[in-house]
Amino acid sequence: MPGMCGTCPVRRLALFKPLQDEEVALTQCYRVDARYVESGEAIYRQGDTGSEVYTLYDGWACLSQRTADGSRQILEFLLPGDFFGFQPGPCGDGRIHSAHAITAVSLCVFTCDGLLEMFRGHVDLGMRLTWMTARDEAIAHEHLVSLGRRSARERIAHLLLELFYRVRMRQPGSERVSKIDFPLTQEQIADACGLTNIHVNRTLTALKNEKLLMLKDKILTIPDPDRLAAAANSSRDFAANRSIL
Amino acid sequence: MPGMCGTCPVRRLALFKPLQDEEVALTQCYRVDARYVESGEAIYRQGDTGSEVYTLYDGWACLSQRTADGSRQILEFLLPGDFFGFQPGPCGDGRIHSAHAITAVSLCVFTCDGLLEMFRGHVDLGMRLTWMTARDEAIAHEHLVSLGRRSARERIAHLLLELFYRVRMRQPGSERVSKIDFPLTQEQIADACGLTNIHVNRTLTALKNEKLLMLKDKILTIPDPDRLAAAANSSRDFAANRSIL
DNA sequence: CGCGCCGTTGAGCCCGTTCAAAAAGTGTGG
DNA sequence: CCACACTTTTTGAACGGGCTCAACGGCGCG
Repeated sequence: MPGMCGTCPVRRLALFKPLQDEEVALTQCYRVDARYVESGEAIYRQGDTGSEVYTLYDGWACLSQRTADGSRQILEFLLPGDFFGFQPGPCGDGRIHSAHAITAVSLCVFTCDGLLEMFRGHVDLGMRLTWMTARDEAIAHEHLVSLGRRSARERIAHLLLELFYRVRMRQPGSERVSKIDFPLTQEQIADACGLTNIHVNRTLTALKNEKLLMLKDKILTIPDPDRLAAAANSSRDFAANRSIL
Repeated sequence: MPGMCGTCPVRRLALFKPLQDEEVALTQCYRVDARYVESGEAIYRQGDTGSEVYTLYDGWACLSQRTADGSRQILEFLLPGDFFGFQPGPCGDGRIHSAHAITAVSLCVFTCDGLLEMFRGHVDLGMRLTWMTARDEAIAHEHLVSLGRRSARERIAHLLLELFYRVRMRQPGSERVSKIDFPLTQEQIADACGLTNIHVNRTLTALKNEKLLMLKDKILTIPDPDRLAAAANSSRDFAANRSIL
């Protein structure tokens, strides 16, 4: 469970990174809650009217949206330190997407109003939020390229590489590690890549057979990220774009 | 060509909306240029190192990205008043996508540094930028749902509806108008929807035959938006979500 | 008139889907 | 420890939406 913001281990990546210690103490006043959500449960749902915003403290989560006919598209995977729940338009309109815990998850909860209040005193905080939102948009854009212009094989390779780098970057000093914890089911990969779980299975099996990656017991191993990147038909050099992951 | 910011007709929708008149005068100091770009020309390209940011003053533009094998995905269409060019990470890194003029286009150009400078004095401006970025992200998310989970017919219906509402909203007092100027080629629709121009042609012909829309001489007519929305398998009620368009 | 761009139409193929079923975990309670 | 239910992964067979390749028509423009 999250403790005091002053000792927060994810602050290095989080919204409140630019603040000085005494300023972090201030955020305590606006943090309304620390919350634990079970694996598979919703944090909020499409249509809900809450205006809370969140920093993911521990675990994996995702944002998703459903079409009128009920099929699901995963918009974004969330890792520790990621900020989410901020919406365009007046705070208090209905949520435009859902957020679900993938693993069991710990959250820091803030009110949207409190966030705006904090901005008045700390311009850097506002800049940081804008950057993080722009980063999310850049990741969304990369996914758009995947869904629009890449084959199933390329999409899956690309998603796994993205998550590989994002997870690894959160573990300081692990630049050469080739294994990460990877809790996603094949169905979740499918819903993110715009494919069926069946086709994900076949394609993943093919990638494993070619030794481009290993995935077993929720552990993902990528022996040669550059080789996998070549199979991903990437538009961008992941290693060179760490800042946006 | 854009004139003085104080008399700017797109300010109603633009980044600088929250400013008082005397503050708008200040933005003049940071606006480095007004620029005209010919139809089809690039405003900036993937990989470029410029750190300018832009408000589209007149015309249509788009953001796009290319995969390693050269195919193009359009990420977003830009209409008058839209702000673009802001990137995550330190200003000055290479552009992660390209921006092209679709029609002839007029731009207001600012430096990224100037923008940050303005934020120090005007917190509302920072909030406004964050909101606009979050709005762009929401549109990108909606496109992700299209590319991932909708059929060609639904994608095209959805895109045309989105643009219809976005354009119409920019013309105050035109809530009941059913025609808009629509300069896109079928190939541009294809690159936005993740389809081939050929299949866009066939699908568009089908939608026209069903009288769900008319498209001729760069004029798009949607006689009954609700009926088209039903064909779009929409995840959200467009009319109810004007704020994010 | 000739050229390029854009839109249109036809035929055949392939990637990814659908439907179906079985095998392999995973957690729960007796 | 096993029986049971449930989720996740795996495999097979057939279908189909959208792609590829190819050709033609219309329109604006030099």
